[in-house]
Amino acid sequence: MSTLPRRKTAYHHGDLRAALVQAAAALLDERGVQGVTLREAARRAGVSHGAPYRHFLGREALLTELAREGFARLVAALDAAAPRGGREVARAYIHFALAQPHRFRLMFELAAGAGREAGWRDALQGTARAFAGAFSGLAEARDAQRAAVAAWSLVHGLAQLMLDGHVGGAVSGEGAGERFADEVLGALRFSLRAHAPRPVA
Amino acid sequence: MSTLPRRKTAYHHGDLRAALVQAAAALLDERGVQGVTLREAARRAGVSHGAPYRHFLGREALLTELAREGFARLVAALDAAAPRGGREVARAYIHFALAQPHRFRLMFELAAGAGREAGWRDALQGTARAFAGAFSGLAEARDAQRAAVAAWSLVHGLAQLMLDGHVGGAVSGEGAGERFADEVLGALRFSLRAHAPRPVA
DNA sequence: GCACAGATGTTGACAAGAGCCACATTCCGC
DNA sequence: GCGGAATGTGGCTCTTGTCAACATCTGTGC
Repeated sequence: MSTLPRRKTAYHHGDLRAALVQAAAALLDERGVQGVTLREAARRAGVSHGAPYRHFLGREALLTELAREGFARLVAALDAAAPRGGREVARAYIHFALAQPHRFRLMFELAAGAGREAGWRDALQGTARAFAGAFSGLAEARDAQRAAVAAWSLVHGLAQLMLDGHVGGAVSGEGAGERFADEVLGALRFSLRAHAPRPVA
Repeated sequence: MSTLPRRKTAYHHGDLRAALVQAAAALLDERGVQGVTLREAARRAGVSHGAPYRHFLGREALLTELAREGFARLVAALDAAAPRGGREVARAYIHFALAQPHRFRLMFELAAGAGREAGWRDALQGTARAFAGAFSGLAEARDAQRAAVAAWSLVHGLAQLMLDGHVGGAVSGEGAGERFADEVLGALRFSLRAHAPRPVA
């Protein structure tokens, strides 16, 4: 039943934790956050309903793992895009959100409640850093943080609204979201350049 | 038990539907979306756990009502702020989000899944219209929609990030969120003006 | 080799909620 | 007043989260 390479015997499981995370990730994709169930994940991993508690404190912890994993991937994607400029970072962000809507949603949902925990700080600061690096050059040093926040906000908001389908018919089709983001981002670019020379007190 | 004015007798209830919505709204505030339970709402309204089904198809429907109500209030707030300019619209948006985080979250969560239903279109288009009206003047007609989307995205994203506490320590204290939004919005304003090839009155 | 301690998995139980149904009560138009 | 339509009640099933007692496997020290 296990999709994992068995080590020696099929005794305990081999790597139940990873199997649970994988199953949960599949559930997240298929059914959304509310479809992620400890029992169903256990079922898919081929173990009893109590087994997951040997690896996670509870459902929340499993979801948290999914979110953490998501942030790691997002940051990796942003970092990979960074050398090609802020616009590509934005593209990568939008692409990530549109490609895995449930995961994206979960990440920020959970981050809200657990924003103070150490693990989260890393994930969020990683994301923030990616934006800061990509966009801070557009404004003077003292406005760098503001510029990064503005960029992040714009891209994040756009991603949300596109996910929710609010951004009208203007955005549809493969890659259209990213292209649309490009255009909007273009505006921001102007913005920050125009804004920089005359810092607001 | 009812906080409503009884009509004639304490027989059935008077207006259970409204009482349920009210109870659910309180639960949403107190415990977040997952804390909104049909049974608890029924309990607070002083009826049995089966009663709510006479007024709502199920939990989802009750949540939907909360979201719809939320959009109505949001649009009202935005419309009220509109005459005072786009910046005030943005302020109102941020204020709404920060004042009722759970409600705000719920609104967009549900809208995502039910984006195609008639009731939602109204709510969302109302919001979109408010932004369009407030910001389209900043760009030429052909860019009006884009300008509105950019403004909405920026404000929405900023609201989300502030809700989640990602926007660093820069934003804390009463009214700080709105002030911060002001600054960021200021940048957008520049942006749209710079983007429009020719100045727009 | 081997016994033991700890890790890992199983089972059974409990509480809570969603949803459904048959039945009871109340309202309202006639 | 009467009968049908609303509205509310209780009880039932199913699913899930969570816990605790018990079983099984593993690796370590001897």
